[in-house]
Amino acid sequence: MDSFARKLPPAFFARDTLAVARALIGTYLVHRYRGRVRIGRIVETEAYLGPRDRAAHSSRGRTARTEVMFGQPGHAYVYFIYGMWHCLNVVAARAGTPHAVLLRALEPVEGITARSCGPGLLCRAMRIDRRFNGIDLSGDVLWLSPGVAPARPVRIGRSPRIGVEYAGEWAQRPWRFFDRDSDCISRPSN
DNA sequence: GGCACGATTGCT
DNA sequence: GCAATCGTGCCT
Repeated sequence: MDSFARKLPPAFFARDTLAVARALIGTYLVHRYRGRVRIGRIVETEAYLGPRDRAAHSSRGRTARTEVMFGQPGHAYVYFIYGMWHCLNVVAARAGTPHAVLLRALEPVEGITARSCGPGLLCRAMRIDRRFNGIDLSGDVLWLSPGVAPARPVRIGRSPRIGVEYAGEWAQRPWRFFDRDSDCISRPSN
């Protein structure tokens, strides 16, 4: 646990969103709640670059739901989908630019007892729901950590994003990033 | 107030 | 291939 107490600094998120999505691969998501600690290693992400990117929720403008994406980088955007799943995003870039990075898969490290590969399963395994929407991800409940130095360099793969065919030309952008050596990514295409 | 649909998942 | 299940955005 001590290895995961360090947090990614605000500057990590306040830069180009594709760089953030790529750099998040190999970092750790930590949730501490009532003495319980759940930790997962991030192995799959997707960048959403609204409002221009038609696959991004923020492409429809500033609404109650998308409000946090227009705010501070490093905060959580959590939404509810298909009547049963939550998805966790990290707000990136700068305030006023509604970009976010969807966390799609985690390798279990500590305290995770359910499958965590896939954005919905990730939230269920980490016990994340809309109560976390808008929180600062460098706080003391849910945070991102650089963890320990990797034994070997992370090999990054890229592909188009999953499930956004409706977004036309934007669906083809290779804005999905994953750890090529992980067997825990949510779908093949690597 | 009504309605179509979704950054998913698991079962057929 | 498709059902489950409901918040959101958009229309009336």
